[in-house]
Amino acid sequence: MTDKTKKKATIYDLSVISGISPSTVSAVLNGTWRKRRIKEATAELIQKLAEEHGYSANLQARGLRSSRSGLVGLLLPVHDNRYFSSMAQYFEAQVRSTGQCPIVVSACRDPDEEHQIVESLISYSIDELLIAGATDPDGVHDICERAGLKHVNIDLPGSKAPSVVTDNYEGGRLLTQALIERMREQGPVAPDELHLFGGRDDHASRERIRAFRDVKRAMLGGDPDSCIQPTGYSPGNTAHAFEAFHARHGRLPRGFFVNSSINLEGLMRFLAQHPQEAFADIVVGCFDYDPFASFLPFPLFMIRQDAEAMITKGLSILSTTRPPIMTHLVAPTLVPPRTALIGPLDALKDPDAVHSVL
Amino acid sequence: MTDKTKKKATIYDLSVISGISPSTVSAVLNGTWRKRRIKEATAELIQKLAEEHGYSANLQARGLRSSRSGLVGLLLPVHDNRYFSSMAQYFEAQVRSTGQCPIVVSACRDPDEEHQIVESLISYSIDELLIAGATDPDGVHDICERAGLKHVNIDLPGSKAPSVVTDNYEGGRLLTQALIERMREQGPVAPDELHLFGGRDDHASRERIRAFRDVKRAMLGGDPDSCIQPTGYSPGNTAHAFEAFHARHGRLPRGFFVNSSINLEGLMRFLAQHPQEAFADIVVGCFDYDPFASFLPFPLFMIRQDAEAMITKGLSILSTTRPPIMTHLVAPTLVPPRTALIGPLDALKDPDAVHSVL
DNA sequence: TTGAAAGCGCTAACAA
DNA sequence: TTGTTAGCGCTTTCAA
Repeated sequence: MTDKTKKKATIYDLSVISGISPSTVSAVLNGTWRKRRIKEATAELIQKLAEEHGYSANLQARGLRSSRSGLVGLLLPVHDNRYFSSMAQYFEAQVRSTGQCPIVVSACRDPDEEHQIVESLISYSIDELLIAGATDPDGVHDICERAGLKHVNIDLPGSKAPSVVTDNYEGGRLLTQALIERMREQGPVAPDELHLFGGRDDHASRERIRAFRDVKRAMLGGDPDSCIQPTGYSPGNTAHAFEAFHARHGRLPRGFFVNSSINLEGLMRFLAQHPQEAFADIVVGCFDYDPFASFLPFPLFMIRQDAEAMITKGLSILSTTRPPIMTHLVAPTLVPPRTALIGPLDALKDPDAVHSVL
Repeated sequence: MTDKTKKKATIYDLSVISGISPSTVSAVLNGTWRKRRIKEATAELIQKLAEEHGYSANLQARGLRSSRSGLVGLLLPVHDNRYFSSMAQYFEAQVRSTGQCPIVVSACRDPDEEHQIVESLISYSIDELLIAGATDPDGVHDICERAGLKHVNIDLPGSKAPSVVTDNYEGGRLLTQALIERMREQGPVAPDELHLFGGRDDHASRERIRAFRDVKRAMLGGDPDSCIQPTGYSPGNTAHAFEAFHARHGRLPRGFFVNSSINLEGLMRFLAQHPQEAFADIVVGCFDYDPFASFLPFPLFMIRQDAEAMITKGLSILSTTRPPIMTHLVAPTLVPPRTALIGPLDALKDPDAVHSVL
């Protein structure tokens, strides 16, 4: 807590105490001094002074003047999810390495929130925006467009800006196929023994469901509509769907495809209410990877979306001059049960891990 | 992608087209017009105009002039972790509900990064800062102090600013006790059958380890130093510790306390390398809660830290005038195995979950 | 009830 | 090689 502080030094302060004009000081301190042909000695003097006085630029002033802020935004649906939080992790590292300032926000999959938040980011004059998993990418696009804000869609594509998304059809295909093959190890599989839960009417869910149907039809024959329940992205609703199924059939489906790790949390809620026996023989697929889920006490195939590649690609598009409006697909990976993958935290150094006893 | 756009409207534009002075327009548009006794009619006129022209304030300009930005920061160690990402989730919601703009950043538990990032936030004139899990809270404090930035420590306490932290001793006590009781269900427990992995030389780890020792001594007698291995906060290092133990003893400890979910990920890496039999009879405690981990195929007791309460308390301290420099403890909860708790995502509406088939 | 004017800290012509 | 100056868009006295 604080208050007592003397105000921060400005270029004028440094100008006065050095007897050098503000514009020269400015040039030195913002790095443009070489091309302004300022004497090395002058520069050094000013830098020394700045150092001594703990000078740091007022970025609001700089931003106001130059109408750019150095801020790069990432708009997420939610933080509290390994897929999106790993995106945030990669995003931060990559943006910071370019000397810009990353700012991560979440809009809770609410189109109004999305719009408002983007408006507010624009009010702060952010320079670029990565829009991840937006419910209304094209609406957000219009807002960005109007403000002249460069933006790219990630995870969920829009039709009006470049997009980088997981190849959801391919992922859905891999997952469904792995599920069926695994189920067959325990005997023949009837079409109504394989279900799908979770997701809603967005591009990703549609593609995954399309793949699910195609593979299922090819491998098992028909696919009753009752086998597909997009319960939205909420653990609670998904849990209800499992409960309802269980109430009706006295058991869970032998095999099922869960649309995301958020929906998979719904399965955990179901499990908490039932003894182990209730799911002794199930085979599950989840379109998302989570390191703990992978070791759950039933075969769980997961799809790992390549968050790092998506962020990298998204940022590279942002730095392109006139990127074509197209959708880039990023290949996902099928992760077999009991697999512990490396994540963004592994890139971190952990210098002073204590090996002695405390 | 965009470029073509006409510039955003300013109060001057509105002033010109309305024939009303900029200062009046300003007052109307920033909400101070009632106390400036501006006529209702004037206000309405300007608001209508602003609406029509899609006016929104330039927050950099406002911030520059008023030397506050409306930005509130949350500094995290990492994003990619359920404990911290749920903090971020609660933080966003609460800050936004006050009309301010939340900005979440991570510093990777690197003191230099922490300092730099805070400096850069200060350059953007953020108004308040919540410092979560900082490696060097007091160093960060000094920087904030110098800039007159209000700040509070969360999760890891500092000695120079108010702090809100989990009652780590109590959590450690609950967890160790639950572990021992559960182990005893399978027969008598010797002191060297209960171990601790993970954490490093920070306040949280020290408290947890202290509790571990106290409870262990009280319930089991001695506690050989070799039973405690603070491996830092890295999945990789922790996995190595498990491997080393396994190599030496031909098995994992019968029971062990894992210092955080990040360390627990190290256990997953170990598990991936070994058959189920290698851990058929283990009992584990983890000082963090994760909904998937709770259902792993061995008894796993977890400690849930109350991220929501900590954020709430932290923000309330920030809005206090001269908060005393003290540490507030937040009670954690022991979560028995196979428990699916509600999280921040449950507060979200999921309006258009699709119940029909696509 | 409203307007004029100064200035927040910085950048970028243009002059010197 | 450096200095002068005019703003960026907004808030805020002070005066009318």
